[in-house]
Amino acid sequence: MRKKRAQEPGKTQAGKVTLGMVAAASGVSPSTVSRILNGSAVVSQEKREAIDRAIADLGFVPDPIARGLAGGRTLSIGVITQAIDSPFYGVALRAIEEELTRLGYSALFVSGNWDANDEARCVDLLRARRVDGMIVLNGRLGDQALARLAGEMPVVFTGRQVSGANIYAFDFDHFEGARIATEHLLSLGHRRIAFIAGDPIHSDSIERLRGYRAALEDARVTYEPALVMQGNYQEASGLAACTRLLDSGAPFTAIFAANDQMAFGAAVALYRKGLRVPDDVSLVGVDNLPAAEHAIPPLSTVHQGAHELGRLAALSLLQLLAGKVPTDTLPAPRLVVRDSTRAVGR
Amino acid sequence: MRKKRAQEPGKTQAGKVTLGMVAAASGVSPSTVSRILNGSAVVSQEKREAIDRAIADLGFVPDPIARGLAGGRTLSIGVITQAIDSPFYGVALRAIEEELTRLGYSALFVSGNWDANDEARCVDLLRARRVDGMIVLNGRLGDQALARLAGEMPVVFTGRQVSGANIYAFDFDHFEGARIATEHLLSLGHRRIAFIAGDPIHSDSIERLRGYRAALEDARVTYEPALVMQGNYQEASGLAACTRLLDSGAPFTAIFAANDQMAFGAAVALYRKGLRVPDDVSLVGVDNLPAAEHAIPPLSTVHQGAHELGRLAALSLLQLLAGKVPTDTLPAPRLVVRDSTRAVGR
DNA sequence: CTGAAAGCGCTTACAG
DNA sequence: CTGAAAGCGCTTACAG
Repeated sequence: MRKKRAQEPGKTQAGKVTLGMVAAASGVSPSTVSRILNGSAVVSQEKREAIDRAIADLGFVPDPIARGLAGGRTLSIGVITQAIDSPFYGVALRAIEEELTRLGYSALFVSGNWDANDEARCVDLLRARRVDGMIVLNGRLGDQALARLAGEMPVVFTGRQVSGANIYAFDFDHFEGARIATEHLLSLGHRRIAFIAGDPIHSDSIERLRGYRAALEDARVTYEPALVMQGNYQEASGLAACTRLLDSGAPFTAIFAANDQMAFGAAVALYRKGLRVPDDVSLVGVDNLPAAEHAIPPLSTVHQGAHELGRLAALSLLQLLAGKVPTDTLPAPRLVVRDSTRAVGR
Repeated sequence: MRKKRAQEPGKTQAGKVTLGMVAAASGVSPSTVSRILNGSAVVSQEKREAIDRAIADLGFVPDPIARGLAGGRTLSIGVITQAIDSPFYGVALRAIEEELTRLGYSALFVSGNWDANDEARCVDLLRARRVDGMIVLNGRLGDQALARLAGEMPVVFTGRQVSGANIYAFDFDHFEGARIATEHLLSLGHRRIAFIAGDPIHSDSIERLRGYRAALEDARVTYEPALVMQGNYQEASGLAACTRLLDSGAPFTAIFAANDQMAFGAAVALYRKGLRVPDDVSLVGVDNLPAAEHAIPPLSTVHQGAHELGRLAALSLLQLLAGKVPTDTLPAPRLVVRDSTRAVGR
């Protein structure tokens, strides 16, 4: 058991089966073995079989590090998420990992922490690791930096609409999601519907506010700024926003929170004031987090398929890598009615 | 903008600043530059300065891939988690990433899915990627496989007590955590305390059951098997277990769920039957997930520092890598009283 | 279809 | 203290 990992130059790791050994065992050159591995040339049936046998016999596994250095590919994909422990993105990361692993790639996850500088550092780190491509989830990268990056490798971007060669971007229809959530409340007879908004630095926050207003307008309900409170997508901000709302004295019968996390926070504020959901106020969120189903009461919300998001991101990047142009998009948001919403005054 | 990543052998990537260029610019050999980078030899002040300047001027960043191939180190650490989207481990992964990044390492996260085969595949994948060490969070790896792995590289293991050269393992005190949770309920006057257990395949489940029984015994309360329901640490299992409990007709005034996720599920079962927490039944969990604070009602629970866990895992692995013997352990579990528990019959 | 050769960007014994 | 050289395990133009 040697702790030292140092090795003399040229000394092969003990027990390591190399491509050269496969070549020797099957009586061909390393080049030929390499070509079989990569499918980069037609090889005679006979040699192919000999090589396959040797690979199986020796238990050869190609070394991704060496492949990376020699071939310029590492079979690894950089994934920049804002926080690896986000309840929403966690599900997406899971899906990305599943798809990538299934297709022989590895994912390198790094957290951008909703900070442009951190994100730039993530890009540098990933670049140094020679990832074959990057997936940026809801990043803050500027258009310039993004274009530069796409000049080096394919990039998939979520949460923003950008286009260009080597780039694929897609997003949920945040406007529509917010619209149907609000419409749901309106259809239950609510007229005084408060809105807890997300951080306006994100375009999705703006879209959701627009969706809320559009639904109101469609129902000829006057938009009331006093019913809109600012949050930042975190639970605590939902709690604070709802508390401010309550303290303001403005009457309302329902709350639409721009995401489930803020809805959970709002529920706590209501609970603290002795108000019950949905008896006293109806509450609806967006995201359909795994936790929404097991909240008290189970939360009505708009399903945004995080799993779909991750899957689509991984698949489109692989298409880009293969020189194809992805075209798939995310499914439309859909309302999930649970127990937190009820007809007004019932 | 070239999509093709192919490169002739020997053709350097455009714009890539290499160690050789730094050497040329500072008038020394590549070996010397390498030694400075790695601190592997004393170099004269004069050359050191020239090299530092050249590195800064050219913006040289060492290539981890090449370093890995040549030096046998990749500065990357494999992290096997059971599910990257776990609310509990998510926090730990975050901490691992933070510490590792801070110290110049990268984390490669893979999910074992609570499955021994998947986990073995994760190990192979990570080995092929030549990680310098591995962190296995609550793995199912057998003792043999673990010892073999530790023969190749340092390993940090959580959720199990194992020891050996190149291995560091630590765990929470699950027994004590369960004991203080139960004691809390007992101190509030509860005597008929139901227990929703975790999957007995995990040693922590067994420890928690033991802790529950020990507290009961200390208080001279008879252990009642009819009040113990089996779960699997997921929300849905807590819901199902609590429903079975309710349907069984066995009287109880409090529930201790072996983790917060099952406590959330149990709360839903109670809610569905029209029972209120804590008015009708008190509820306590274990973990202190971020969501516990924003549950309705905010959940009393036992804090298990997931962040601490991740931090300690990363730091101990780095110590192992440096040839040191880690000795730090996790802080003791501590009770966090919120709104879901109340004195019986009050 | 296939091999010999050069090269990826580093590291490290070896020999001053 | 420092350099020249060999080597890590592959890939890919080049030349049959």
